[in-house]
Amino acid sequence: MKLSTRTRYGIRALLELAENTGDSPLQIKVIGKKQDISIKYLEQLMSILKGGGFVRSLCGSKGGYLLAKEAKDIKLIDVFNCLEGPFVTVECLADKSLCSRTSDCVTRKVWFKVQKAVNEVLESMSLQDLVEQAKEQRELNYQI
Amino acid sequence: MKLSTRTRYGIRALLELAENTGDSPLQIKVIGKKQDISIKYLEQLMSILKGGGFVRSLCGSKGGYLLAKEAKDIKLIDVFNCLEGPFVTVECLADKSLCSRTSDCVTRKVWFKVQKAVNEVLESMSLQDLVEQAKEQRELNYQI
DNA sequence: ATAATATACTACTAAAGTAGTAGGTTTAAT
DNA sequence: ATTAAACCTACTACTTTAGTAGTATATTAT
Repeated sequence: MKLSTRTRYGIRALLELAENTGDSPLQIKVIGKKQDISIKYLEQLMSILKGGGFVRSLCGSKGGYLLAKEAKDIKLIDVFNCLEGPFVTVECLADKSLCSRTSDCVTRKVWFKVQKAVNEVLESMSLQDLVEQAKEQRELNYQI
Repeated sequence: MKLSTRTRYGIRALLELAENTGDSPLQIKVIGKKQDISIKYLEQLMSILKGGGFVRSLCGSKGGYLLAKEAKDIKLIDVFNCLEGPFVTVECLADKSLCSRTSDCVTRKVWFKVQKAVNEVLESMSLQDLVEQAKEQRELNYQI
């Protein structure tokens, strides 16, 4: 059970945008180079993120991407849902009718707990939190 | 990000074994029928579980499977690890050398938190817990 | 002994998902 | 007009998943 590259790349790209203070947009190729992500692949991910309302784009020369809302308003759970689909450990959690033994299935309750634990972590974190952590980290590295 | 059938089927099969009090072993085809799992597929899963030391088998006529240890000593995290491989959100959590930016990667920390949350849930539950929950559930259903 | 019954083992497969690649089209600034 | 960017669609190699199939081996009952 592993995370796909979509969410990982996506969040790293968003982080780049969040750290790109100033008015001028950031280009996919700049992000891709800095984060070592295939440009063409990142293109697709950015398109998904745009659909999710996390970023906005400017076409043409001098174009690129910008965050569509403030970093503090971008929760990681929402980005995850957008790029990876909702984290459901088993289908019957989303749709009870899928399994006849649902009503007294104890394993279902296990997966529910797992799912809840994951969602709570991602629900509690915003892109802004990551920006701040990254800043702290850099200061720490500088001191050394 | 979804759970595979392996772990789900596996735990349900173990639950059947745990509830099969008495000395005689339980056959794969009995478990498969009761839990609606392909016999041939379950065969493979049981073989993996045997390798993991969770069950023991008796060959031949009147053979079948038994738990290899007490239900209270079978932690769900161990069953999960056995059937699904360890839950690692990203490879770099297991092997730092896989990525050069590991040292100050803030997204890595996110995935670590997620991974920890999942592991804690599964670490805290044993097969015995499920047996008891199932029993409670049945009593509850009976009252209605 | 042998028939019956169960696990054990190995190989194969259809379908879906992952992580891209490729190439052309549209949009906007200079 | 040219250029540089996003936008869009299709394709593909690879891996994983969830099985199926068939044979071999071990044990028990007769």
